[in-house]
This record gives sequence, C-alpha cells and structure tokens, in this order.
Amino acid sequence: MFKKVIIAEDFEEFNLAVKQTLNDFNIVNFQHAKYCDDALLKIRKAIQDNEPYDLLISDLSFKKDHREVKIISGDELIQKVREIQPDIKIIAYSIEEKGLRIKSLFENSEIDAYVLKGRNSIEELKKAINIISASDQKFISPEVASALQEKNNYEIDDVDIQILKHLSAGTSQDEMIEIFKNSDIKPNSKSAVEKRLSKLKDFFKANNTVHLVSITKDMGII
Amino acid sequence: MFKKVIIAEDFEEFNLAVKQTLNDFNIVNFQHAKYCDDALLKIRKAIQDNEPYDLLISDLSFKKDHREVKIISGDELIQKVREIQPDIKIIAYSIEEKGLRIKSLFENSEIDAYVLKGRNSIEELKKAINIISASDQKFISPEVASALQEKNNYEIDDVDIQILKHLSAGTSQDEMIEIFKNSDIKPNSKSAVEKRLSKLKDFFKANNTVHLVSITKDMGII
DNA sequence: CAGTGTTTTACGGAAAACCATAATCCGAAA
DNA sequence: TTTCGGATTATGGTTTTCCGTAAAACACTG
Repeated sequence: MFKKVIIAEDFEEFNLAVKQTLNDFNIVNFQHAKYCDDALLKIRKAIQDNEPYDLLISDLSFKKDHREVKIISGDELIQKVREIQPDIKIIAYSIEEKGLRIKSLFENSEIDAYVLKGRNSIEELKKAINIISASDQKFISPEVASALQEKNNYEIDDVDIQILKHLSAGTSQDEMIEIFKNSDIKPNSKSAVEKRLSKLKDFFKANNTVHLVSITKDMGII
Repeated sequence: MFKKVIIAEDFEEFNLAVKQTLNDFNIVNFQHAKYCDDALLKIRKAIQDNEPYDLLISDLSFKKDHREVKIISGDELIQKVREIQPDIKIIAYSIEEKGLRIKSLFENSEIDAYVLKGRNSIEELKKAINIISASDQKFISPEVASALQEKNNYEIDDVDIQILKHLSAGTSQDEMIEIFKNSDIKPNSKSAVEKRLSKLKDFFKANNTVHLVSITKDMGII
C-alpha cells in the first residue's frame, strides 16, 4: 500500500472525502494542495529530501481566484510531475467525461487510474487505490471506460485545431489566411484552409461551419 | 437552530461534507437525496406526516445517469418546494457563478442563501446556516455577491435562444425558417431571423455567426 | 530527364449569409 | 374610419463561404 500521498484538489469537500478514504487505508502520511503550483513544489521538495511521494491524486480543473498561478490545470500538473518523477503513481480524479481528454491522460501522461467524480466516486476511488497499489494495472471508472476504445482521430493535426480555434474566436477565413501568412504557417492559401475545413466537416459530420465549431467545442477539442 | 434538514446533492463528497457540517451544529435529523425527484417526494411525505423539514440544502446541477427523472435541475426542485412549503428555508449550494441564474433564484424562488462551492465553501456554508437560522436575513457567498447587482439582459428572449440552439445544431437559416413556419412560431421570415441574429451579434460583440455560437456556448446560454 | 503521383495553390460559379432599405401588416389612439 | 407607430416581412445588392476543377509545385522513381 502507499506510504506517502499528495492530493491536488481545490474544493474543500473533495479534499475531505479523499482524506477520509486514505484514513480507511490507514495512510496517515499525506498532504494536500489547493493549487497546482503548490503541489508541484511539494513534490519537487520531497524528491530533493529523498522522501518522494508514491501517489498523486489530482483534480483536473481548478478554479481561478485572486492568486496568480503558473499551472492552471491538472493535466499540466500531471504532465510535469510525470517528467520529474516517472515512477510515481497517478490518479486523475475529476468530473471530466470527455473521452479525448481522458485518453490523452492515459497515453501521454501515463496516469494509472481515472476516477470520475459522481454519485459513487468514493467507492471507485478505493477500488483504484487498491488496484494500482498492488499491481501495474490501470483503473478507469466504468462510466467513462468506453472512452479508451474511442477510435483515434489521427486525421486531425495541429493546424486543424488552430483553424478551429480561430473560427471559434470569430476570425474570418480571409483574416485567418493573413495571420497564417504573417506567422509563416505552411498552408497559407485560401483553398488550403477551405479544403481543411471541408475535411473537418466531413469527419465530424457537420452540416456547416457553425455546426462544426459547436461539435468540436462539445468534444473538448477546442 | 434547524431541527430537520434535507439535502439534495448527487455527489458523494459534498454529501459527506454537508453531513459533517450538520454534525458540527448538532443536527442529527437529516436526510439526503441523490435525485431531485427523491428529494421532492421526501419533502411531500414529511408535510403529510406533519413533520416537515425546516431546511433544504440543494445543489443546482445533477448528473444524468441511467435513471429516468422528472426534475433534472435543482432550480426546478427549489421552485416546486417553495410552492408546496413556502416557509421552508432554502440554501442553494452550487459551483454555478452565472449572475443571472443566482439572481433568479433569489427573486423567483426566494432562496435564503447562496453558497458557492469552492476552496472555502464549508466555512461559508456554516455562516449561511448560522445567519438564516437566527433571522430572515439572506446570505450569499462573497465571490458572487456582485451577481445581484448585475443588470438584467432582458433583451434576449426565448426565440433568440431557440435560434441559437438551432444554429449550434447545424440547421441553416433557410431550414430554420421552414421549421418555424411548420411549428407556427411567430417570426418566420428570413429577415426577421436575420434581424434577431444581427441583434444578438451586436449584443455579444460577435464578429460573425460562428463566433456568436461559440460565445453563447461558453456562457452556458445554449 | 521524362513520367507519375501527391500536395499545394489558383480560379470561378453557386449558395449562403450579411446588411440596408422599402413595403406591409396590425393594433391603438384620435 | 383614419392615422400613426412599431413590428414583421419583402427585396435587392454586397460579401463571405462553399465546392468543384484546373494549374502549379514538389517529390520520388526508373
């Protein structure tokens, strides 16, 4: 079982619940941080002191408030932690249900478990801790398990995302081309952008551009 | 102090936190419901049995799951409860920060307190309970207190929302007009819809329709 | 170097959206 | 009934987007 745990979570209520869960496991050596920056700092310090954490339980979205922070999302925090301490076990603990985001956490940040906050999340958190402490198995909440099976939309690259973001920000195609030309981005012709858009609309089964942006926003792509 | 409390909240973690808070107040007679339907049922029953609740603490947004429900949001629940038991005290307890929604709760459903879930919400919940148990004063979390001063954007009506929803669903203006004509919705001419759209774009400072849908989606209007 | 295939860009007509103005409808007041 | 004002609808012209086709650029091969 885990010996030293850190929790990154801004909401008091979730902190309380995780704390109690850890108590049930007789884990007493744990700390929590309400900001990602603090969490990373503590993890860094623990490594330096040769007393590293062996489990991180992290939320994904953190509320903005008066305080200025460098890391604004749990995704970033997890990414950075994985870099500086590759062997730490990580549980993502969030209300996020978007398949793409969850999949990316498993594939890019190699998280060990994804627990969806909801009507039964404490039980699932316990399951996750049990499983990943005893083995290298992964855990994912059943409600979102299907996310991992989602077929890869490898067809969509960075430029596509940029185009979508520009569209959603209200820039017209002509303006976008100007911007691309000024930034030396490779496809900087009207027809290239048009072709991309038509491919995207095809891929997402969108009737028109408005629909396309609506769909991709819902999917959390932009 | 309150004698009999009911909590409407789907997340286990918040239920736990509220439960502990009530314990701190030595309130032992409380129940919780994970679905709005259940909450309303219990409140009805309590009235019939002549042992009514004197406080409702309700979340606003509830997750959909396999179960079919009649009341899907806390706003509806609160409205209905206020109708059948006008003297019950009500605390809305939510992450919602939209001024309009909060304002409407105070004005239309006459809630007694609004506690914003966040980094310090348990303390605020305690304050709220203290204040509204002792008097008829209202309580609102400081982070959203300004919401009550927000001026109403009365300009946006039901038809506007419908238009936005249709747009975001991928129907073209022409198709929309057809639909409106077939459903006997009053403005069913091309120019009327165009006028509405141009007003909306003006109001939300949107460059074009794509931008407009993007903005209104972000604001949670559609 | 010619030949072939792929990608990027250019062009042009059709459709949709955009925008200003004019015509019509409709209820309230004179 | 007539007149007025506001809202709705109609019209026409401009811009933007859409979509197919063709040309050009590039790369790879024999």
